[in-house]
Amino acid sequence: MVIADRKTIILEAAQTLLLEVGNAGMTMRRVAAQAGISLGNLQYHYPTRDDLMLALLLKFLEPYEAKLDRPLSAAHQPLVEKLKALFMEALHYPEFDACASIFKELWAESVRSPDLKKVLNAYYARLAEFYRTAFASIVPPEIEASKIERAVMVLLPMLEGYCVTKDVFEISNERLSAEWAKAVAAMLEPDA
Amino acid sequence: MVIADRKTIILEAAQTLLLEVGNAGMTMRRVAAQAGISLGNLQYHYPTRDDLMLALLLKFLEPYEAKLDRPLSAAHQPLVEKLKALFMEALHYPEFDACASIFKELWAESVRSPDLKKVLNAYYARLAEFYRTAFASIVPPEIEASKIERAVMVLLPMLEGYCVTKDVFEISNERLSAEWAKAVAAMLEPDA
DNA sequence: AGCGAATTGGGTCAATTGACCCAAAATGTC
DNA sequence: GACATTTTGGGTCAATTGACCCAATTCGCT
Repeated sequence: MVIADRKTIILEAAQTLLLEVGNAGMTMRRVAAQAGISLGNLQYHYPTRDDLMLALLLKFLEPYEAKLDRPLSAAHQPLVEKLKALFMEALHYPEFDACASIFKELWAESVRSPDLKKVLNAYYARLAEFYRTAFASIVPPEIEASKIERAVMVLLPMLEGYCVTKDVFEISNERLSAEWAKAVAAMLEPDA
Repeated sequence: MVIADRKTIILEAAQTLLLEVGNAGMTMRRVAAQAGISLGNLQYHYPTRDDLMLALLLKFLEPYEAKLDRPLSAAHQPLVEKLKALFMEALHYPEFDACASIFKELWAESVRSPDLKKVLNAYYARLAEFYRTAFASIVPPEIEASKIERAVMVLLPMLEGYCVTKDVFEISNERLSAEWAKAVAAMLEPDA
C-alpha cells in the first residue's frame, strides 16, 4: 500500500501551497510539482481539484480531531488552573500561525463549497461537545448545565476567532490563557 | 465629481462578486461587467487588481467603523440588559451572513497581503478600544480596569469567530445575546 | 515470471487571465 | 468655445488554467 504514502505526500504538498500562495494559487500543476510527481499521477489520485480540496480538509482536521478523544488530565488543581492549562494547550499548537492561515483559506473556500462546509461544521460540533464534557468534568458538581452550555457558547467562537484578532493583543500565550481562564471561571461560579 | 460615484459602483460590483464567486473568481473583467463599464475604464480607476482589493476592504469596513463613533445609549437598565442590547445590535447587522462570507474572503486574502492585514488590524484595534470604552461607561465604578480588559480579550475574538461556528448553535439571536450578556456580566462582577 | 496498480511524460483543448496600449468619443467645467 | 477628465471599445500579449487522453514504464506483489 504505497498509495497512502503518496496521497499523504500530495496532501502535504497541497497544504504547503495553500499556505504559501493561497487557494487561487494552489493549482493542480503546482501541487504536482510541489509533490514531486507528474500532473497525470496527481490526477490519478485526485481526479479533480475539488476532490483534492475535500481530502485536504479532512486530512488537515485529523490532528485536531484526534485531540478531542483524549480526556483531560485529572490532576488536583483549582478550576482556574485547569482552565488555564486547557487554553495553553490550544494556544501552543505547533505552527499556530501557519495553521491559522490555512483555516482562513478553508473558511473562505467553504463559503461556496457545501462539502467543505459540512465537514467543518461536523468538526465544530465535535469540538463543542468536547468542551461541554471537559467543563462538566472540571467544574464543581453543583454547577448547572446551563452555565456550562453558556461557557461553550462563548468559548467556541472565541477560540476560532482568536487567530483573526490576535495581533491586537500584545500579550504572551501564558498571560492570555490566564485571563481567559479567569473569565471562564467567573462564568462557571455558583450564583452569589 | 462623478468619480466618487463611479468608484462606488465599481466597489459594490466587486463586493458582489467577492461574495458570489469568491476571491479567485473576482476577476477584473467580471468586475467591469458587473459594474456595467468597460475593462479599460475599470483599469483607469483601479490600475491593478491589488488596488481594487485594498479599496474594497476600506469601503467594506466603513459602515463598521462608523458604528464605533456613536456612544452607547445611556438608558437606565441593569448591566445585563445593556450588554444584551449591545450584542443584539452586533448580531442584527443587516445581511449578517453575506458580510460574514466577505469577511472570510478578506481574512484569507490578508494572509498574503500586508496592506490588507494592516487595515484589518487597525480596524480591530479600534473595535477593541470601542468595547473598552463601552464597558467602562456601562459598568459600576468600583470595577477594576483589568476586568474590563479581560472581557475585551474574550469578546473581540468571540464576536469575530461567531460567524465561523455559528451553525453549531441552533439558537436565536435573542437568546444568544442573552447568554453572552450573562457570561460577560459574570466576568465584570465585583469579586465575591 | 506474471499481473495489476502506480506512475511517467508527453500532449491537446478551449478558456481565461492581468496587464497593457491606443484612438476616439463623451462628459463635464471654466 | 476650449480644455482636461472620463469613458469607451477595440485590440494584443504571453501565460496559465483544469480537465482530459494515452502509450509506455516502473513498481510491488504473489
